[in-house]
Amino acid sequence: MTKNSDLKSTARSLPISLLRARETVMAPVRDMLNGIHLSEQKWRVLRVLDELGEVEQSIIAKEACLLLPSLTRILRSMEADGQVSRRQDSQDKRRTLVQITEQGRQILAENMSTSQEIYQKIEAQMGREKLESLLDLLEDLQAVRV
Amino acid sequence: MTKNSDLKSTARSLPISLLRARETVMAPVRDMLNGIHLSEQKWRVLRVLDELGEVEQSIIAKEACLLLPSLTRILRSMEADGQVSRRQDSQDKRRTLVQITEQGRQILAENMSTSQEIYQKIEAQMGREKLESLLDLLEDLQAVRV
DNA sequence: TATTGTTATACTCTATAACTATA
DNA sequence: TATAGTTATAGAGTATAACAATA
Repeated sequence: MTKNSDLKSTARSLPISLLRARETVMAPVRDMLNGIHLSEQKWRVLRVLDELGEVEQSIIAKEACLLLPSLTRILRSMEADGQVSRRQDSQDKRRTLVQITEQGRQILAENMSTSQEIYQKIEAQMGREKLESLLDLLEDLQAVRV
Repeated sequence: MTKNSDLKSTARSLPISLLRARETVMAPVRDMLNGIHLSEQKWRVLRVLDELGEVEQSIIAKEACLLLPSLTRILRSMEADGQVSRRQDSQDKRRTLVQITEQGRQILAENMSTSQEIYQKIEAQMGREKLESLLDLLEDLQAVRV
């Protein structure tokens, strides 16, 4: 008797496997973020802005995997908390340009070492080469046109 | 002038990279699920139950990356829709045993081909070997103790 | 007409604590 | 005392559509 529907095992399902792997990594990251009362989403926005400099919201939404309506609310809150600043684009007045503030950068700086420790703990167990391969393959997967 | 806080680029951040990769894969999966009015979470529950047979809720929660309070609500809805059935464990009456119904299996069967097409489209672009490596590495990462 | 971003709304999930029943 | 699961609750994100301003 077949127990299941002959689907690929969940361990070989990309969506499920990516989620489980992410949950493993996020567990300690969440502990860190809880300690500074910052949501995962806001952390991603800070990371993206730190990397890209001043950018419009659509770019942030894409890079941080957030929908624009969610981002609108998140940025309003982050602006009120002084972590980002916003200004209208003078060339195209539909656009809002957003950048990280010194205070936002400070949050990243203060948590960089914890963040690195988590990464190194994973690297120590998986091996540097495997972890680099994984990151390469994840970049490849992101580039796929589905 | 340094633009950023000297953090690893977001493309080399495991949490962000795993999320972006997952969003890429989930885009067409979400289209599929929207078509049958099933949430991602319910889909994962069906996949897990199909694979594991009759199991208690804590196991489902762990395998499908859901918290027990979320799962309680989700299973209540799925039971009402006839996709899963529940019964009390006769040995340990604290436990509830859950299994997928024929109707639940039918949902998986009806969407197996779409699911496979998505996978094959990714495989065609990444290459079988790379995709297999990625799944192997994701399993390794899940096993890390953080 | 198309695009950027906001607002509105309904729904769902998350997270935590308190609780019940059972072990 | 500890565990499995439920309930309650607050908060936040998701998703869609409708809208305003601008191009």
